[in-house]
Amino acid sequence: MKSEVEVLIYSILSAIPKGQVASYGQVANFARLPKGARLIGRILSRLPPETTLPWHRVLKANGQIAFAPDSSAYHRQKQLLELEGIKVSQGKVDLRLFGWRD
DNA sequence: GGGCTGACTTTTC
DNA sequence: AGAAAAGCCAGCC
Repeated sequence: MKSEVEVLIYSILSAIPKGQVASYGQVANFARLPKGARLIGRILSRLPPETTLPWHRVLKANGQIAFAPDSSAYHRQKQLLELEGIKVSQGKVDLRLFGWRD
């Protein structure tokens, strides 16, 4: 049994349009948890490896990937992003891609 | 049931 | 402009 918040996060993630990205804060805000940015990360860290959710479209507020640039998770996410046409340079994406609004 | 944790954010120096 | 510190909140032990 998943908690309501967890399910909420899931639905929000799946609602992020392809080719765009959202920050943890944006997702948290969307989930009615304005101060719950870290919580999002916490939930995502618990995601099963076989998830189909676009977790890779979630970045930090400054456009950076949340992982260390030398970690395998970082490279994985970067690749997924570029597959969607999202350019990643210097570990960051174009801030204009944060156009996701509700 | 209490304390720790973290895929963050914002404010301050 | 770059670094440090303090909030924040549900989940996990």
